[in-house]
Amino acid sequence: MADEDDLPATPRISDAEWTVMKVLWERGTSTLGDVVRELEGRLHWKPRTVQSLIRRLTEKGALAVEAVGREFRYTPAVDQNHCQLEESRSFLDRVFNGRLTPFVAGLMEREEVSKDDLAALREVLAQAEKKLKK
Amino acid sequence: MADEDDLPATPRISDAEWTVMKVLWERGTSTLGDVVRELEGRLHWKPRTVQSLIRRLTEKGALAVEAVGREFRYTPAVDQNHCQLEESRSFLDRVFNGRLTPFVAGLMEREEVSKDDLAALREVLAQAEKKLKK
DNA sequence: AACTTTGGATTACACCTGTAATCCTCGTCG
DNA sequence: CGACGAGGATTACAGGTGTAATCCAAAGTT
Repeated sequence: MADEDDLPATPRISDAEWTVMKVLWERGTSTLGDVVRELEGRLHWKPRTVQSLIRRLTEKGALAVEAVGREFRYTPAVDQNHCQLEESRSFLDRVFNGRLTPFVAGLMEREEVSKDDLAALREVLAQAEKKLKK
Repeated sequence: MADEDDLPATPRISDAEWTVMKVLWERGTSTLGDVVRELEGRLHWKPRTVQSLIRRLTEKGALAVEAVGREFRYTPAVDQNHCQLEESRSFLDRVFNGRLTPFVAGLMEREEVSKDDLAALREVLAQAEKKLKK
């Protein structure tokens, strides 16, 4: 059974690294300075901190590097959806034994879901049911 | 509104520790041996490994200890739902900027949700909508 | 009594993470 | 020209994690 699971196995991305990856996914190819500026204000991170994270991500293969002049441009080398899916799976396994429903139910109970979210979820649900039936 | 959120701030529980906590939450008060036996087969973990994890959880305050004879009985000292909620929040923040819908949608797209789950979700959703309207 | 099994206490140890600081070099600004 | 700032390379360093091993004493087994 060779399914999508044995594709370019996404590397493990840590908490702080996610913050950086999200910037890169959003902006696309960027320099260190771009990322630093994007994050300043939101975070207290020093430029060297961001550089460290970028370097680690590059070593892990999550970012591709290209030298332009004397700088580097960093580009996401892994797919965001794929990474999100892997994180989702591992989170659900770890915390909810892989079960989605208790997770959603837990959030709903605490009323952490907005009206808009409810609407969007209903839509998603309807789509999924349609696909299943097909 | 003083709700459960300002209770004994749940400690940070690591991956491996979650495995142990889930056993304890399921079985209630247990000895080291109980946990070891519960896990063997599923995991390769040596008894000393389980002991280490239990010790760390105790130090963190996630387990309460009570000496019975020459052994200890370990009991969850933190609420499972509360821990799950905290993990859920931090996961959603980290990976989906706190947005629930893209998370669910992502799983649905990959058809990782069963018919039963869909039904259960619809139910949960209906409940939530009812509560909102009220 | 000797042996085995359990489980607590202590120790290990490499790797990952968060969060930088240093050093150096090149390009820029005055 | 000389100071300055951005950014790469290297180094740091404590705390958390996964995964035990060692040592030891009590309890159970033969």
